[in-house]
Amino acid sequence: MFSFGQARQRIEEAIKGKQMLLVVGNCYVEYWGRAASKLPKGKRLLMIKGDSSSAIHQNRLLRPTNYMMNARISCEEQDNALVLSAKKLKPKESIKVFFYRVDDIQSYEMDSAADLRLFGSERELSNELMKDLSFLEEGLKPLKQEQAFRKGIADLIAEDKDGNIVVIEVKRRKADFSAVTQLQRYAKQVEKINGVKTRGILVAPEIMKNARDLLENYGLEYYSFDFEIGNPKTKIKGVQKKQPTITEFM
Amino acid sequence: MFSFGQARQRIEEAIKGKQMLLVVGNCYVEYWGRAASKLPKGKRLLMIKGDSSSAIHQNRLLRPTNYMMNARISCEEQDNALVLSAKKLKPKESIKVFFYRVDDIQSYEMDSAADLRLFGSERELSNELMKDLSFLEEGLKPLKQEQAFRKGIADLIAEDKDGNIVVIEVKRRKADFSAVTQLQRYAKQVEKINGVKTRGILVAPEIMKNARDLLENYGLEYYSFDFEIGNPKTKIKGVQKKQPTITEFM
DNA sequence: GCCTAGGTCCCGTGG
DNA sequence: CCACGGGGCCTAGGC
Repeated sequence: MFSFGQARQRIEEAIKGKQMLLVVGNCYVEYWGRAASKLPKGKRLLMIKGDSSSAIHQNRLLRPTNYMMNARISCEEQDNALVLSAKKLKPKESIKVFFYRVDDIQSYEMDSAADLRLFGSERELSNELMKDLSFLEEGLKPLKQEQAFRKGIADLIAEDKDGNIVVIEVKRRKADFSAVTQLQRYAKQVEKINGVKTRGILVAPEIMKNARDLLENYGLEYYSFDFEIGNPKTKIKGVQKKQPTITEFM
Repeated sequence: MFSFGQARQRIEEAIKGKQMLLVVGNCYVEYWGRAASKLPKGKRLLMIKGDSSSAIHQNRLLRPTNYMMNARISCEEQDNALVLSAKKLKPKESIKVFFYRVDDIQSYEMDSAADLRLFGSERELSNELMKDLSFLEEGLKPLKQEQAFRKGIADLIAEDKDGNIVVIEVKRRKADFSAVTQLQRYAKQVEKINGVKTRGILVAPEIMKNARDLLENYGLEYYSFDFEIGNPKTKIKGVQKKQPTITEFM
């Protein structure tokens, strides 16, 4: 249990020192900005980080109930509550946390943390595929040598053995509607720019049934692929062309 | 500073009691599952909640660097580290946090928190619009009285004064490509089911230029609208039809 | 369980 | 500054 005066002093020190600050207590939270919300009184954890990002956590779920980035944070004592406010412009938003009881305050000096190294991202998979496009299809090659490994609006752009331009979109997980419509947009755009018929190929480990139907409607192609998530490098294990169901019986 | 033995005991107690648990210390983190990652040694905060969700937080950004939901959490002492593991199947994933130094451990008994009440959601805006569709257009009415307020695949389905079916998609923020393609899918689907020409209307505060072009290409319509986020109820302030640029000069 | 879509999405990147 | 798309997206709701 902290008096609001004590609490306020500790909180302001921690914020000034860009420490990781944790405040636990009974509070009521209001948010107004991109939406509006009220969080009824209850015991919660307020986390304020050195970059001024702040979040209210309940004892469930990964995501905080309320949060804000790049806000100006202030702390004031009221009659029956310690009020922590976070405000920002652009977009205009504010959170007010009314602590009616402060159970605990902790603050920690943190080092500037080294960053996460992630493997198996879409970008990495795309790069791996690009190393050998024959994985996908015999005779497929980057559209222009000098921009072979460049990423543009589409994940990959190549040319098939018949000289057609091929737009390739890679997804690291089961492809859905949006993957298909995205590829469709890219293919149409490339077709318009170059003025020639363009193929569109979606490469993903799986594809949802309805998305597959849409893809075939658009005349696009689907290749499934397997990959093994590794460290430090993810490996493409195989790519397999999935014929549109219609042509499977021709 | 905690000995690993002390630390382990406190941690296991807190987890068993479904308390909110915070562990601060110097650690190295490995993740393997949907992707893979390594987080180099550094001082971080591990948060484990009563529902077994866990997250590693650095002193910046809202989002944790590593996290997991619905995992089985265990704690063991090794030679030079206290290892906290989170594992789950479906999908198969694991996080291992190697604490080389434990600076602090805190745990809090939390009440079952009341839930956030949010205002200004897409759903709420949609409901508000539905109350008076003439806001949108003279003579527009729900397609079927009895399912007037039902939400289906599309936000709203109505009938205009000429008897055309109208599919309406509402967005609470600036509409992008995906809003347009989503509406297009819905409209096409409704058209196919009913076998009659169907209008598609996108209602959003703004729309991105390229998305607008795509929308007009599809022959869909765009209405801009203003709303005031309120509490407890958000208000529609006005809806305005935006003519496709082509017809503006006809 | 899968599918679908919303989110105060967050976040990085490029123009 | 805004547009755009990825994300181990997370989360809720339907079926």
